[in-house]
Amino acid sequence: MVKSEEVIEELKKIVKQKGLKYTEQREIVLNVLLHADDHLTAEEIYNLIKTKRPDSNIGIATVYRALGFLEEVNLITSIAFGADGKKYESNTKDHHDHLICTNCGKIVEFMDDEIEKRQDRIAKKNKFRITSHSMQIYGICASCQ
Amino acid sequence: MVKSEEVIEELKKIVKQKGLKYTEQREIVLNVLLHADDHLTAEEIYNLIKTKRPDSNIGIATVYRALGFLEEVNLITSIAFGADGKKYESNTKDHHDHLICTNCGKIVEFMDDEIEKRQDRIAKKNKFRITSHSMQIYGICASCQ
DNA sequence: TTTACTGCAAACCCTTTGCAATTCG
DNA sequence: CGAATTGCAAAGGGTTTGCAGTAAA
Repeated sequence: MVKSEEVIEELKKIVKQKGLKYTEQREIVLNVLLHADDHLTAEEIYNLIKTKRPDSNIGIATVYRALGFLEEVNLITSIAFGADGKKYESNTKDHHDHLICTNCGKIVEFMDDEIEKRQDRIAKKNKFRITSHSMQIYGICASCQ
Repeated sequence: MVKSEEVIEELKKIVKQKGLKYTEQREIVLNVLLHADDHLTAEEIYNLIKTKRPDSNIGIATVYRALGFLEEVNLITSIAFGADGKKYESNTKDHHDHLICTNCGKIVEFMDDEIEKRQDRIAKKNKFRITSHSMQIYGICASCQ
């Protein structure tokens, strides 16, 4: 687990390196995800910002643009499932996959070394240069059964 | 691999059992997927029907409704990735996961027993009643490297 | 000063819905 | 006949874009 400040620093570095501008809005969006212990949609992030920072007059379009940018530079990742559209999380956590309750939407993270190894092997066998993977197990969680 | 006619028969059975009506449109949509060797979006299916069956005056809404129905009764499945929205395939093939080329969009199917077993175990450990899973490995295929 | 970035609103795409007409049972 | 299904067009939801104004370098 990486510290929030370090990630913010990294954002500053990336922005500078690309000759872009550092703005409060991008920082706020990243910060929300750094402190969320859940996967959030663009709209949820927007609403959170509206609530927690009523002074910052951010627009939903800016949230989308920031999310796109942050995902592009790999500071955050997204998964898409169901009808909720994309859900984002910060990319500072260790790699993991997702168990998703199709009833209440709850997401549990997990990680299995053997599965990871086998994925690499499968990609190699098919002559794919693997860049990432995404694995979701869908089911009904204990409290929804 | 199951024969197309058998699946069509199954559709007839399901429809009758549910007290619904058997329509040519649902059959056409299912048939397109049974003969596709690729994963298709709703719009691709719609366009295919328009081309191959110019006489059938089907509407895009009907395609969506048919796809929803067919997925509900488990004759087809869908995966969502990238910006293309849901892609459908018939459910008569044996279970498999997907290797996806992020450059050309090519999809390679694979299956690994050990991964399947481990998924079941992980779900059990987290007290999830597993209903399905979806696993995609993203990378660059041989011909795109 | 220059250029990227922003907020707003309109546009956009894909999907769903309301409805009158149609078809199946 | 009665109910499910259809095609059409309009509505919907989520996301993107054009633009004039704003703010970072």
